[in-house]
Amino acid sequence: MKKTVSDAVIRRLPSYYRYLISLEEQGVVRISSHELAELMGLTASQIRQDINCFGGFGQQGYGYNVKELRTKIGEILGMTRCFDMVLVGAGHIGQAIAKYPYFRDLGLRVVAAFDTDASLVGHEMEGVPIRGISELEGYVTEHKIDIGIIAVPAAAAQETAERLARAGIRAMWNFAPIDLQVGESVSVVNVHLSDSLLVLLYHLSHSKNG
Amino acid sequence: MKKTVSDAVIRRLPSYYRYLISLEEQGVVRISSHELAELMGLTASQIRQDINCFGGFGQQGYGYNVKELRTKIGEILGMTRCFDMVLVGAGHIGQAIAKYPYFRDLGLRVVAAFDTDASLVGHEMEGVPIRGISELEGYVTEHKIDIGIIAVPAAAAQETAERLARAGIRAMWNFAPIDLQVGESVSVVNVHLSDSLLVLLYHLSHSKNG
DNA sequence: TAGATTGTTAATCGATTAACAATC
DNA sequence: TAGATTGTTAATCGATTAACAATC
Repeated sequence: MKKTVSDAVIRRLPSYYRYLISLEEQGVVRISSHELAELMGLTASQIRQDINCFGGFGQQGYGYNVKELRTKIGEILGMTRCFDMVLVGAGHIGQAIAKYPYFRDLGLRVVAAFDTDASLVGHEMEGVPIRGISELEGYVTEHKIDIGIIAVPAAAAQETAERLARAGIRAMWNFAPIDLQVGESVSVVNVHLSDSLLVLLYHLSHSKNG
Repeated sequence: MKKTVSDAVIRRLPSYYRYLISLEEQGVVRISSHELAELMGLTASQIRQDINCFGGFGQQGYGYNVKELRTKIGEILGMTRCFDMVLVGAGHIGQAIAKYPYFRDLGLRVVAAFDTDASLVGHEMEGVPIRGISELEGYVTEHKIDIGIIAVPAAAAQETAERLARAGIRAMWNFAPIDLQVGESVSVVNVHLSDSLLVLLYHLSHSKNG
């Protein structure tokens, strides 16, 4: 059991969780590191190392109990309670997030959206009310919000992050194509869509057929 | 100049490109590896190593010409010509992508969308016509499409990937929360939204205040 | 008990950082 | 020329892989 868990391991955890959920749904009870490695395209060694960052959840001669391991990884990821999120920006990206169906299974929900566009305020997106941006800090503080989703244009993203941070938000999911400057007590995970697409472009341009 | 470029370097290229575009817009003409490192939160050494995977674009005693370096990295990423993309799935995610404004600057455009929902077929999303899924292969072949965007539900994603591959697509941008099984001539870049959010959840749950 | 498979240590590999000669 | 900064080699660090004793 290591002291600090590397970022590489943390980024693989959701993937483990996904595969284990799928195995559980298929009724698979036990799985060895070799079988899971084959399935996920990793090595058995890596899987055992990764899991042992958090403790020995397996059993020699048997492997891992799928349900138990899934539960443990869920706990490690923080899925022991529900988290409420606010969405800042009710544009196209914001709408897609508000309607994203997979959050519910993870115990996550968007409880309110905020936008500067007065014509949107008062409307709902899939049951999520859109409020004026001026209400942001008050709402976040009052409702003890955990996570802020930044889906505003690039030019407004840094200011949004600062407002969220001042209101006490410690976790931000950023869709704006910039790197936010935040204090070290704030965690940011970026979804840089253009960056991701450019990586694909690189591979396409450098493939044998390309 | 290295023979093979590591994935870590490739994933940093879009970030370099973003910062250089921004510097160029601010009228910055030259920049040293130290200045760029400070800006991007990397080390100067790493920046010089990264850039030298592709050739010596700098000048001793001077640094890098911002415009020239931006152009070079754009070329390396494959931004020398425009690429046409098809979007499979015109749901909430699909709509957000069709309307995403940042693609145009990158020389990328969505030329057609496909969906199984007959009530959507014939409509447009931000000028992108929605066609029936049965037309997919024919359209892709006829229009020499480069990139397929998979924005269908998880259960339909693998089949979509296979259809795109059979139609000759060699680059796929996948938004479905599964890992696609494709031949080695096909490049896939995933945008696993739930995975990304779970990483944020992990950080939130393991922070000192959490 | 014998077989299987983990947990864990050691070896390897690759990426990042440091150092410095080359050179603008 | 002197100063600055790259390009590149060497050193370090960290992550992955291999090996095997522990043990179910």
